[in-house]
Amino acid sequence: MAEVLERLLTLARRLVPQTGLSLTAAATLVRLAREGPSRVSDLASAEGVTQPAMSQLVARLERDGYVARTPSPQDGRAVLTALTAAGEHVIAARRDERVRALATLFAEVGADDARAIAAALPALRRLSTITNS
Amino acid sequence: MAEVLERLLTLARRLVPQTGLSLTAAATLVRLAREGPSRVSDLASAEGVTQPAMSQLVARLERDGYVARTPSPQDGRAVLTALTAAGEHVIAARRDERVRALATLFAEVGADDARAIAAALPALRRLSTITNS
DNA sequence: TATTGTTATACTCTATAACTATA
DNA sequence: TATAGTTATAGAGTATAACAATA
Repeated sequence: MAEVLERLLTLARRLVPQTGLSLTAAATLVRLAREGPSRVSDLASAEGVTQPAMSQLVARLERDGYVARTPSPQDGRAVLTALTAAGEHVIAARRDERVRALATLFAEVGADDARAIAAALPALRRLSTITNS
Repeated sequence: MAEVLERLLTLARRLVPQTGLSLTAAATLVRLAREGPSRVSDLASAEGVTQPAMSQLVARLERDGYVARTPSPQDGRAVLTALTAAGEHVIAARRDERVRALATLFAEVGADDARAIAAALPALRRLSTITNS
């Protein structure tokens, strides 16, 4: 299992980066699309990086036009980061690109293997959403 | 499928880096263990990075004592990179660490999910070893 | 005092371009 | 000329430590 996960990571690393977004950057944008405007510290803990790392990532995403930042009305210390239309567009394009790449891959494995993987997807989804402490 | 893979990557990113090896560094060491002394250009194409990137990675691995480099007897231009005992040790420790982390995770999913994932592992292994052009 | 966020600094990792040495 | 590798330079991405502003 550990070895398979390692190999999947290598595979994913080659499959993905065409869109010019790092894994953390893409995951952060997807999260903003799912959960709406969020604070830096919440994004940092959700993605498992430090607050300064997320602060800088958000700064790069803002520079590239994918997010916009506004002060929080409730808390003068906090900043709300929100997805822009360009941000929505880039994650949609990335999803399409990946779906296409996966379809190409799946065309090369047998039908039995494709079925076995499809059958495990719900379990893998639950595995991947466990919030590890 | 694309979304699940994305989430698995996030999970893996949090699961792994305790050993202080990047994904590429670990994959390179594992490859050296499996295939023996290799040339920089072969490692680079195998891991999907450029030759300079692999050259620098090998330099860091050598500095840390995980690999040793010797000139190739057959080709004066080439360099053979080989795993050291310390390199073998670090990937063994990393594998143990990951197995432990995965065991902890699996304890939190149900037995049915664990069975479904286990059933898909051979298919996932074949999927992950497709050499994409 | 505690929390939220940024800035400063340093290192890994990656890329492209330019270079050296060997074939 | 072509191939194997390194060096130069630049930028993303990460961490820890120090800081400013607000609660």
